[in-house]
Amino acid sequence: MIKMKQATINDVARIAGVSKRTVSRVLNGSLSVGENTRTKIQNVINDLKYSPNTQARGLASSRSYLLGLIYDNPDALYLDDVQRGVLEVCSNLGYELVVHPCRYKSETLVQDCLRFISRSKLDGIIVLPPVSELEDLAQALRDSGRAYVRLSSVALDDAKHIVVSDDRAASAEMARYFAQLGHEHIAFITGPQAYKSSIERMEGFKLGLSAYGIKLRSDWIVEGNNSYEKGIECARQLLLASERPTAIYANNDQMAAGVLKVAHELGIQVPQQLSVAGFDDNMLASRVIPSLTTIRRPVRQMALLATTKMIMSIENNDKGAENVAAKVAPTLVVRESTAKLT
Amino acid sequence: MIKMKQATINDVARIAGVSKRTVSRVLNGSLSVGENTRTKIQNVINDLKYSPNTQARGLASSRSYLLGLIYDNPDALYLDDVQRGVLEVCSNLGYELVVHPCRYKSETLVQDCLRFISRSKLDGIIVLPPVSELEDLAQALRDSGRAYVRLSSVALDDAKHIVVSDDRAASAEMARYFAQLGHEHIAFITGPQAYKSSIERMEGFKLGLSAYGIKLRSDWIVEGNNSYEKGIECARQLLLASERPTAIYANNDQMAAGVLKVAHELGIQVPQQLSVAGFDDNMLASRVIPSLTTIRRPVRQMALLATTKMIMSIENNDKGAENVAAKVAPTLVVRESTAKLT
DNA sequence: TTGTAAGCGTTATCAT
DNA sequence: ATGATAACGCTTACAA
Repeated sequence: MIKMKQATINDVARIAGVSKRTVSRVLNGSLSVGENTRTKIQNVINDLKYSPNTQARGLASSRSYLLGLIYDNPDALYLDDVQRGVLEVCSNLGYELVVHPCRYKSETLVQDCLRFISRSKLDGIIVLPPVSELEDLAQALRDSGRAYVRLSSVALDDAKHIVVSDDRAASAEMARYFAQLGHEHIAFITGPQAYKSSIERMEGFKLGLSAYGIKLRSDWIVEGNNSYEKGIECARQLLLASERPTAIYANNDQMAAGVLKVAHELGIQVPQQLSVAGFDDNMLASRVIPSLTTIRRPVRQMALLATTKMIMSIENNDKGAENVAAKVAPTLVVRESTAKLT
Repeated sequence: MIKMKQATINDVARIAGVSKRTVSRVLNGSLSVGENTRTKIQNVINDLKYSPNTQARGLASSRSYLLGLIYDNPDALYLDDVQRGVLEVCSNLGYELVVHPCRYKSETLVQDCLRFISRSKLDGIIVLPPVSELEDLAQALRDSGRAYVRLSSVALDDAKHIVVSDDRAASAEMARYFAQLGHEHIAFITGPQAYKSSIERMEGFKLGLSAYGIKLRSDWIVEGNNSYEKGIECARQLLLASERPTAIYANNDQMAAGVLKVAHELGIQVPQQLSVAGFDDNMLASRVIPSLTTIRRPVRQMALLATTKMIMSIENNDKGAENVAAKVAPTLVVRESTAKLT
């Protein structure tokens, strides 16, 4: 195997008998190139299998063709969905994706992210919740002058900088569903109160129930943290009390799985004696026994929208980005863990 | 907010009153710089918050400080573990991670990957199974002249290019465990036969059993594909037959979860009437009811080793990489889904 | 130990 | 419509 040096723009120019400036024009789709010259150059490019050097290009144009993904997400399934979604859009357009896990609670989060961004000279940054909810990060992003898009459950930013999933409406739908099953004694296990998504899901649920004249008892609202273990803890608290709810809605599938575990321990039949529902539609949701009724988040779609939006910002100098849809609707998925009250 | 231009090496040189060549020496840790000059320069660097432009650096030295991760892994949990492991090592050393999902079965896989690599000018590439098992990709990687490390269950390559997990030994341990529980009627649901990991796990299991004089009946070896759905299908086949095994070992946790589902459908008690075990120690394994006995893969550790190995290859011109450990041992995790035969 | 000067492969400026 | 030529910010021979 002979190691060939990659062809450069100079090779193309020389062989095509033009200047490199003209080749550069073709590369960047300039209109002011003659039809003949263009095809001639294009042929040479194909023959040589020439492909521009991104580093040189970046150095000259102060662009990197690199997008960054910042997150601190315990849910790996969500992350994988996002990554595939982003790459589906960006890799065809010549961008690559650099990932950057971080710690939501870290003192140095903003600093870390800025270092990451400036070191890699990222053209744009996508931020996943809950990191996306941090206003000081968002401000730093704005100050950096780079394109960015946040995924969230709340419209925290201009349409060009955000894609939101309407968790509130989805939770309200779950409430309606519970009410229609005849449940009135309903408990809710919240997510961390610092996360917007937790608030949205709770408020939506309350709202939905109130349409049916049902009010969540305050002692049946317990604060979880989206982890399986905490779900178990909260479920114990709810199911060992003197009076038991007939239905429990958990802020995510992990905690709902915890509820199932406790119900099983205590010999409480799901869904006959207790209905349980979660949020996310994790892999977990369909695997557990009984399978979980839950809310499916259109994660992939959010990633596609965010990426499209961002690339528009980058390439059209912020024009058009606000026209890409900024809102998606999660949907109810009914499985085995919920049933009519008998 | 005033937009400041980033300081360059020229700024540092000018202010420190030296040539840029000397600053460059300090940046790259050259030994031949006077102590005074060094501290003087270092101070200016700190004052200016100067950080070298990776693109310019790369253009001049034909390095990118970018590592690539190539995979086609249905298990998102595994992926997240790997990513965090890789980044833990590389981000301190100034490298970033670019991810590249791909399709194992794609005709154009090698071509896709090469395009990815040369476009991003990656300094090194980590390849996850099962993509890592493709010899034509490995050959292309070698030809590319770039550093690469493969993760696998088999020593497919030189020590400097691979980190293997000894799935065979782990499966043998599971076999021993089954035998010690008194099981003799044991079934095995394999992974895709095209994957090395499937073969290793099966051979190890057979080997372990044979030490106890137990042989796997051929009709109790059924071929799965590592998916939950296929696990269900295989479990049906095994559990609806006239004669039933007392224990089932599945090639991964997803399929083991499928077995649990079917057992539940058929009213077969696990572990009283049937022992079930998986492989991976997924999140799933601890969430299902009963929780799964399984094999835990030291994924994070593999990622750390692979990254260390690769950066050694890159920075020391292949010296030392072979001295980083190339093998890790998965371990048995006993939970609720297995029990003594009664 | 330090400095000079020539690249690295693009894009951008300004002519023509 | 096309082309010289100068950036871009760094590394690396080669000198001194």
